[in-house]
Amino acid sequence: MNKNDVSTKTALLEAAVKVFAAKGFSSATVREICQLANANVAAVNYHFGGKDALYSAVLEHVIGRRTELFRTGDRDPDASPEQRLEAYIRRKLRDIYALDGVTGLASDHWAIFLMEVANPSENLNLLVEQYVQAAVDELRGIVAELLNLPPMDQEVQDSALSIWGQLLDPLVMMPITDRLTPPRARVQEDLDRFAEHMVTFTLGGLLAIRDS
Amino acid sequence: MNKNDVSTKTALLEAAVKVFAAKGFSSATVREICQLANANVAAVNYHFGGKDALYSAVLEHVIGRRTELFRTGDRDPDASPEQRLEAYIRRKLRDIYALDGVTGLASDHWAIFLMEVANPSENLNLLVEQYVQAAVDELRGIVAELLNLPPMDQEVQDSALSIWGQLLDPLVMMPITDRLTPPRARVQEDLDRFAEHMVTFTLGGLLAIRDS
DNA sequence: TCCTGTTTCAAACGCCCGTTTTAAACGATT
DNA sequence: AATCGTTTAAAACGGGCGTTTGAAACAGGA
Repeated sequence: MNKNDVSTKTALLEAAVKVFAAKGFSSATVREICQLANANVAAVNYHFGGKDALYSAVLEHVIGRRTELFRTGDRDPDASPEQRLEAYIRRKLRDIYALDGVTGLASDHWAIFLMEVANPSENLNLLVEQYVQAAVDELRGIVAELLNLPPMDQEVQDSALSIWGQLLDPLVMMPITDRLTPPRARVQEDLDRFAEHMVTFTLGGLLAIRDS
Repeated sequence: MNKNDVSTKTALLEAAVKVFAAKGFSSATVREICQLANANVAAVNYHFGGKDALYSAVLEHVIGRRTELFRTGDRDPDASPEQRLEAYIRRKLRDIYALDGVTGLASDHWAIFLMEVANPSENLNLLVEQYVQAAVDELRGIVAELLNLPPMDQEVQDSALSIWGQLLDPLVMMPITDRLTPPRARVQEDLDRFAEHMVTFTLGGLLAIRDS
């Protein structure tokens, strides 16, 4: 295993992230990926074993990165549930929309996630197990405390879902909001303002649910 | 143009809706579509001019159906903004999640919409112009009234977006919620309860926004 | 019945895809 | 320098795809 070895392999992986994010699995071609990675067409099969295996590797890689960033967010278990909800929302919004040029663009990662949800493959199980489940459980705990209900209550699940909807919506709807008149400003460009909006809206909504 | 003529053409269209909804544009094959429609492989090119044109026809067809159903919903301009918001939410939830076996399954239509958003083609413009724009404008009007703000205010746009997020979230997240432990009950099976939840949550959220 | 335009059909075409092959280039070890 | 496992490279293979072809089947009017 020489120096160039890992270099081409990771180059392939990073190129694959970009191409898969841009075109989706079936429209992406290994030829384009290899070209972007300055590698030979045979490189994908040599290093990963095939296009499917490369895609799985990409998903594993992306899930790992996202999980890592999500875990490292600091939590204060002594804070009030309101404060923890606000922290959760801000952390997750940053996770989704912050433009971190360091470890590969997050937008590519989320584009892949979105296409995986719109057109699931068997790899979606991994995404849910390793990333979504923990994030949802945490949110459910906070919401349950706020509503003073058991975490498995139907109302808690619906509320958690309502919150996730708002978190993901700017991502999902971006192609649409870009085409609306007037086009909506992208969340990325005013993350704090949107976070503030979401927190007030959500807390108000939860209050109304609790009182109903 | 004989009797069988329109028959094969519409059969192709309906088959295409199903196959495109299940596999996405690039993974769907005209051979599979033709087989499902009991037609020859050449039929697609003869009746539509090619796979791309068939997909455009499918999207036009689906957009037309959805727009039609959305328009026919009765509105009461004299009702309070709260009532109109509730009516809007219920109407849209029904549009998305109701299982109408009559005019082709709505779920197929929304699966196509979702894939179009996750992986936009040039046809997305049509979808936004003919379907989304009007629906969003209407919602913006209601929200503006509730918040006592001009319809183009940033806060109004964000709130409308929050509402759309909740409307679409069960659809978008279905592949995920199905894989969660415990899996969430599908909205389709308890539409009224979820509608009620959404209305209280949303009104509470809007109230909090107005008072902030 | 013959003619004419329309629709179906089986077969084939050409292209691009993922993958395989085979050999050359390379790096490290002795 | 010789050897050996590892990595690259060019070329080709086989298959599936969208599409085309050309003739047969059909329907309706003269």
